Amino acid sequence: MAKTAAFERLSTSDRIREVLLGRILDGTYKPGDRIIEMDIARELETSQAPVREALRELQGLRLVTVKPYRGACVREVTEQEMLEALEIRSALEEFAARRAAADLSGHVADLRLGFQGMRAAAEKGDVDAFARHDLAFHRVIVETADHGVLLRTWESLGVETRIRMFLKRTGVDLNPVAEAHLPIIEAIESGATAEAEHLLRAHPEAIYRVAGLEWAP
Amino acid sequence: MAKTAAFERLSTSDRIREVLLGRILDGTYKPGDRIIEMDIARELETSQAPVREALRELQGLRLVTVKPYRGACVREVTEQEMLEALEIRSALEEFAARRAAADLSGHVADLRLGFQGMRAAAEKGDVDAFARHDLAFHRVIVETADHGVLLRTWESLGVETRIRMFLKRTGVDLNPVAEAHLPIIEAIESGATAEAEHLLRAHPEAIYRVAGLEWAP
DNA sequence: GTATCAAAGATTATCGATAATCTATAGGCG
DNA sequence: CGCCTATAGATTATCGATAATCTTTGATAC
Repeated sequence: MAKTAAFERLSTSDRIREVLLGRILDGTYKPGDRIIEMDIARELETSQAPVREALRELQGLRLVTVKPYRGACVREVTEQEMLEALEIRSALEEFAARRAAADLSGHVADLRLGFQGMRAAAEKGDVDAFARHDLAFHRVIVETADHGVLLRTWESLGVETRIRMFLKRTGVDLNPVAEAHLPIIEAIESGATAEAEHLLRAHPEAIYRVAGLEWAP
Repeated sequence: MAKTAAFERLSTSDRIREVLLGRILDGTYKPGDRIIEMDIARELETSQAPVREALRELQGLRLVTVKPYRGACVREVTEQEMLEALEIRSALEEFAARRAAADLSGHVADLRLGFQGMRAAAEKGDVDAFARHDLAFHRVIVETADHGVLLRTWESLGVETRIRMFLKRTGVDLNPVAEAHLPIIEAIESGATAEAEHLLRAHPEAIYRVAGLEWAP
């Protein structure tokens, strides 16, 4: 989700947040690393206040932990936690599918678009693009449910970040992972809503199976 | 969740957050009201900085909206949103029950404790106490699942706040709401795990029914 | 009478400095 | 030698003041 450079009027704290976010994602800051407010402030030539704000927001994204008078640390994201996030995501999407029900069949085209994007990215081995299209695919289901709290909760899982980490870390072959989404589309297309719900609930397990990983929640 | 007055060493920003939270909950600040940083700072005899932090945290709880250079407004929390939060909570708890499975039967005593707390609070018409015990009851189920992301996601719904709002706003008779929790205990006690999962999924609808409200999600 | 614009007022965002708190280190005591 | 305590250094939390931005008000032109 690239910022449009046209209206590059970020506040100082927004700019700092983006810098820190980038460094956490690309591994410059590793889990457990401490982030010292004044160091960042000096480096980016600002004062301490906007750095504190940025850290609070990253805390909201669960990327750092902040303790009183002890500052901020980059949060450890273990494989177990990524697995857990996938489980919760699938539980929410099962709910979404139940609620979206009939409306979903009207969005099959969007689902296929995401699916084809995943296939293409898998061919090229482009993990970032794959994660983006996977996200788009699942987002269609959640958005169709038309349920504000659901969408916000789903987004708060930070799935894109975590899925990217997951794929990069395990280094699995993306092709079968992409194909694992096809049955979901087919179930929706054929109106088998109960089947779609079940597939979504079992999605993480299916992913693990086709990726040849052990499913041990 | 009453603070134990013993270690009342809140930071300034924590104290401010509690004050603002209380005023939002009790209606002193109404939806749409603007909260002006310096007004609060002057009133509570602090500076602007901790007020800003408190507002950011309330933004994280989705109780206020903050726009750049325009300050904070109390967010409208519609009945629909509270209902949606209850739905997501129940979807998560269905997952929790499935995952906790057998372990849940070892926590029946805790569940009964929460249940009795609800009954007592219902007798006295004490909404705050009721919400606290309701929260404790449901938390047992979620914690037994031993699933970090689940617990965090569940907490992020801000259920206590919203349930308190819900109960106060609708002014329902708390007694039948308390009793609606008994079947869940009984299902767990008798080892009917599938039944327990189903009851949890249908919990918000059951609450609405016994409260004599219309269920229109 | 209405629309446009500019200045004044109000409020947020940021700054630089100080106070409060934590952590590591070194010294005293058993 | 190990454990507790005091102190120094580092870092966070808060403050008071200033800069940046938004909003309102009032004057002017049409």
